[in-house]
Amino acid sequence: MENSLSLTEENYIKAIFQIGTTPESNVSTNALADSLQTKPATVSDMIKKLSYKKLIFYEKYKGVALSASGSKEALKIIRKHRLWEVFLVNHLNFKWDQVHEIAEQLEHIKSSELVNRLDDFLGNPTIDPHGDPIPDVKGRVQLGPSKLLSEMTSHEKGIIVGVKNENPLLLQHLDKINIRLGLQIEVTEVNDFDQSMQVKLPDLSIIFLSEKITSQILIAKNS
Amino acid sequence: MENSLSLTEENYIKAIFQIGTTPESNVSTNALADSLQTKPATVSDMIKKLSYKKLIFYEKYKGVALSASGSKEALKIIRKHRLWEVFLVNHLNFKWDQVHEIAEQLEHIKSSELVNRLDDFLGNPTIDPHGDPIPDVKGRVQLGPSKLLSEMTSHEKGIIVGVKNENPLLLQHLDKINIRLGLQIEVTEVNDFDQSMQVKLPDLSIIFLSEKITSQILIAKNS
DNA sequence: ATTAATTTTTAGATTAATCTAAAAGTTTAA
DNA sequence: TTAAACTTTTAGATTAATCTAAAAATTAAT
Repeated sequence: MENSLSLTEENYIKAIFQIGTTPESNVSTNALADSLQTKPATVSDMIKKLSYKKLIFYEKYKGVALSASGSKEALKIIRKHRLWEVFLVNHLNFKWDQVHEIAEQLEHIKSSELVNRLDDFLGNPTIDPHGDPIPDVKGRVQLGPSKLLSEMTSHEKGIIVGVKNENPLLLQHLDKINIRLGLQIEVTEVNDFDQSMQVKLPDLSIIFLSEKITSQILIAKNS
Repeated sequence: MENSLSLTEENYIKAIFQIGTTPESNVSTNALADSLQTKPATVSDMIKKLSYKKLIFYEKYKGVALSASGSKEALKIIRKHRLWEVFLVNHLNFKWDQVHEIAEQLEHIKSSELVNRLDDFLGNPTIDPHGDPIPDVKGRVQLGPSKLLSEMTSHEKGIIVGVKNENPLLLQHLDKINIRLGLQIEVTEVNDFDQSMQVKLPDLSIIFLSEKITSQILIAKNS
């Protein structure tokens, strides 16, 4: 079992996991090159390597999908990423827009003992600071059903449970207008032309959100 | 200032720092190869690179010493290593013999913000779990004067302030015989042939220690 | 002060990850 | 259904870190 993946291999596995909507859906070479900020030729080579290692399924010109062992690895990395984010925010007082980059490094630290103790230390959290579910030791994720704020219509109410994107500019903006996880909101108006919205917060203030933003905010699907 | 060192460069800098007794003393190519588990030829190449980057002083066949900027980098890495060790032991309940390897990875995480917040979170500790001093933000270390247990003579008393070596086998052994930092001990007997010792612990029990071990234990130099 | 032993450096390859440019395959669209 | 557009792969280089083997320099020992 000479298992251990290189940093680069881990990043490819994670990118494939995150781009593929479903575990079966194939991820294209170009999409990977984009996501990893590298060139398609480079991706092509790495794909062969990961395929040889049986971490992905691959047919020439058909894109790739993670195998069972590939998914397992991806979930391990994501688990670490999100647990470290919780640590950074809850214990080191970082803001939710500051933790992604640091967690990108910490997620590659190899020691399952460390991850599991960290998990316990943090109180076995089930979501990270952006509302993303944290896989447990077995790689199981429990994600409550959710929909996008952009899919909601006038007068609908809902609770913000997550943000799809860790872009610091987005997160800082949400901070500024007082949007946080757990807030109960109500859509007061939807503009039919550009899908921008007016949304009422618990303090009764009304905020304006473009579709660019509402399409990044996750709302709990009615319980 | 395209500063950032590669993982390998960081490891070289740290090794040079740790092998060189004084900042000026030159470190040999072979000593580095030994310490880094690599070959002298490899070291020779890397030395040229670090020298070009002005992190070390180097004259062919004369060994190397850290420059000011090299020392600064080394202290940053050591600061991180030791702070993470404190975190692992104090907050994640690792034993002192389990943390070295994990800290070897964590010490390469790049974010001064992270290190400084971690430092605060830990309460700005001045020593790590093995008694080694933790450099502050400026790279300053305050190490109380110490001597080796092996340098002590019969009937001398002292307080254990550190262990020179992070070898898990040594640390586990010390655990087993109840030796910890902070203990007041008294040398009750020294064997002139092999320099082995009998030492009395605060609970009045007597333990036997070979010179291999006494030469790794640091005792506070009398205050 | 030469020779022998040791240390260090150079020379030439190798591997992982990357690139550019060009070739090959697939899709799309007239 | 064939040409244009796009995607993907191959070919050939490059860079960082490594190696072995051999040459060069230094140190130690007679």
